Amino acid sequence: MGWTATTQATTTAMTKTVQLATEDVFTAIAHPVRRRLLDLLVGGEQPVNRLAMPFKMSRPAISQHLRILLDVGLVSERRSGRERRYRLHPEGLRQIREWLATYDRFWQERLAALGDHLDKENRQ
Amino acid sequence: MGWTATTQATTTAMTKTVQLATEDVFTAIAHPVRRRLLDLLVGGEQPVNRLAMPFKMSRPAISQHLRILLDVGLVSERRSGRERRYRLHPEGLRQIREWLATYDRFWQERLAALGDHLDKENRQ
DNA sequence: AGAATAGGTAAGTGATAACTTACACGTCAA
DNA sequence: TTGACGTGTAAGTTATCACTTACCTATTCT
Repeated sequence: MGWTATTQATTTAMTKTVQLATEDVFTAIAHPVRRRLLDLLVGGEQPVNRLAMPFKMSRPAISQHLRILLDVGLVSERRSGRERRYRLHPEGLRQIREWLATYDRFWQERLAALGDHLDKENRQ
Repeated sequence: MGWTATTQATTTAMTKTVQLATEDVFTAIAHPVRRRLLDLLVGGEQPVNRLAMPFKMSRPAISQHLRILLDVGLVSERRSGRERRYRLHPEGLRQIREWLATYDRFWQERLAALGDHLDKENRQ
C-alpha cells in the first residue's frame, strides 16, 4: 500500500494531508476493527474515547484506524471543544456495492441455468 | 491477520493443514489482483495459465492468490488432465452484501432526515 | 522412454500493517 | 496558572503479505 503526500489549501493556512494513494475502500474495510468502528458510528456521531471503549487495544491504535477510514472518506471528523467527533459517511461503500453487482448478475444467471436444467430433467 | 493450525483426519493418514482462522472474505477481496481474478472467472471456468495471462506477476504468485480465494470458498478447483480449472463461487460474497445492508438502512435514514429538513426549510 | 506442459509448494526477501509506548498540543476546570 | 482531559503523531517492533526463484509432481506428446 503506497502513500502519497498531497497539499491542501485553506483560507487561513496550509495544512499537510496524507492520503491513501489508492482510495482503497476495500482495504479500509478489510480490517475487522475498522468494520466494527463503522458499525459503532451507525449510532451517530461519536468522540474517539467512546469509539475506543469496546476495544482492548490502545487508544492510539484506534486513532490510527480512524485515520485510515478518514483517508478513504468513510468517516469525517468534527472538532467540538477538546473532543473530535467522528461521523459515518457510507457513500464510499457504493464502490463495493458496484463491484458486487457483477456477481449478482452472475449469480442470477447460474440460478437461471439451474432452473433450465431442472426443467429439462422434469420433462424427461 | 491471525493464522491457526488445524488438523484434518483422513482414512489413511493425518495431514496438517493451515487455514485462515477467520474465513475472511473481506480480506480475500481486499487485494486488487484477487478481485481481478474473480472478475476473470465471471467468464466461466478457467485454467491457471489463462488466469495468469493478464498479469505481469509470476505464475506462482497467481497460484498463491488463487489459494487464498480457494480457502475462503470463493472459487473451487477441478482437475482436468494436466490442467486445474478454477470456477467462481460467489456465494461467499453474500457475507459482504449482508454487512453492507446495515449502511443501506443508515443511508436511507439520512436521506429521509434530509428530506424532512428540506420540508421544514420550505415551510418557513 | 524422454521431453514438454501445467501448476503447486518451499524458502527466502523486502515492504508494510498493526500494534505499542512516549510525547506534544489544544481545551477545560480549579 | 496549573493540572487533567481528549486526542493526534513519532518512533520502534513484530508479524505477515506479496512477491521471487528453484524445485517437484502429474500429465500429455513424440
